[in-house]
Amino acid sequence: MKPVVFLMGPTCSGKTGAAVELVQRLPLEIINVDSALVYQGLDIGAARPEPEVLAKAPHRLLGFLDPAEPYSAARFREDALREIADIHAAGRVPLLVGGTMLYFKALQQGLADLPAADPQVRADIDAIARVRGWPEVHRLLAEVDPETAARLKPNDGQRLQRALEVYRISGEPLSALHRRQQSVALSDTGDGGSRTFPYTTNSFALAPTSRALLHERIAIRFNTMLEQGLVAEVERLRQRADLHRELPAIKAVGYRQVWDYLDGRCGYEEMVERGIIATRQLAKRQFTWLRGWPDLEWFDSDAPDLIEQLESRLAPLLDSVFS
RNA sequence: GCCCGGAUAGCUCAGUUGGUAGAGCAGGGGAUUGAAAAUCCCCGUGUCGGUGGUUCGAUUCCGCCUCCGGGCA
Repeated sequence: MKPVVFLMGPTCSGKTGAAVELVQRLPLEIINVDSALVYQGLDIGAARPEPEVLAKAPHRLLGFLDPAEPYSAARFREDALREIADIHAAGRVPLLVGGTMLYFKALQQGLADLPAADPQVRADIDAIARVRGWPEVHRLLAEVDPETAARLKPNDGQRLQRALEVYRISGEPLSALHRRQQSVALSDTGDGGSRTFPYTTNSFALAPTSRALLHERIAIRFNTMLEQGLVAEVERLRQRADLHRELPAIKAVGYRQVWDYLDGRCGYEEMVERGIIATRQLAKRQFTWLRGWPDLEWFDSDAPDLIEQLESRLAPLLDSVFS
């Protein structure tokens, strides 16, 4: 089986820099695995590499989507599988780089065969929640899908909405559809169907050795983003009448806080503080994913010879492809 | 110098009619199947500013001291 390489890590750990170095030394090609960087116009706040860098180290699935559009783990999986096949066909190995751990998981483990999101159904459920609260949605879900309702908290609006949406569209409970996915996986014939991942995965994580150090860097980087014109970038987005603070792109860390500041919901200092806090909290959630990730090899992002370490670890994996 | 407020968790504060205290935020841990940079769950011992006194017992009442606001000189 052909190899793919996952380069994961919390925000601000230097993943992009390392990847850019690696593709210049080895026959690798980068695929972005970051839910904010898929959007056009999210540059400074999403830490999109500069054009000069991208010229040396092209990224696939980067900045190709309009910020008004929702994206999803399922779409990412389709897009990434296509790019992986394309890169292999060109005789290179895909280097998937990013911090959106659900996307990595969806890609590798697959997803159940579920209906796509439906804005009208979601609006209907939102209306119920607005009037009666999410616990009422939880009760409604319990009537049609007690198993999923038992698994979800009465306040987990997003998941409750999704579970009820799946039932209303498909007429089947989410729990049943999940069970079907599992039986498919068990009986999988290895024909490369949509729910399997026919590649050898090599997972690497990059992180600083101390949380305090990461927190320090996060604060510095957020301030740097502001100096580079993050507020002006968000002002540009706000000129579009179809963008608003409920969209996934605008809910991204940094964008949400600057948007609220420009709405007058908080002062400048408070916006800076909240932006930094939100970034720290993102990093914490990413660590939770990483700790549970199977067969993960950790690298100290501050090792002076980090690139050499990664290079010597990756080179043998690549040799097998071209022999 | 005088008068009035404050001083309690990393921060902002509540509270104890005297029996050693709890919210929000921060922080930590966890969950995560078409929004995931999203969404949600769990975790609270801290010389209650210092020091004397009253009391069986003081963070709480009283005196003095220190510091921070505001006012008057």
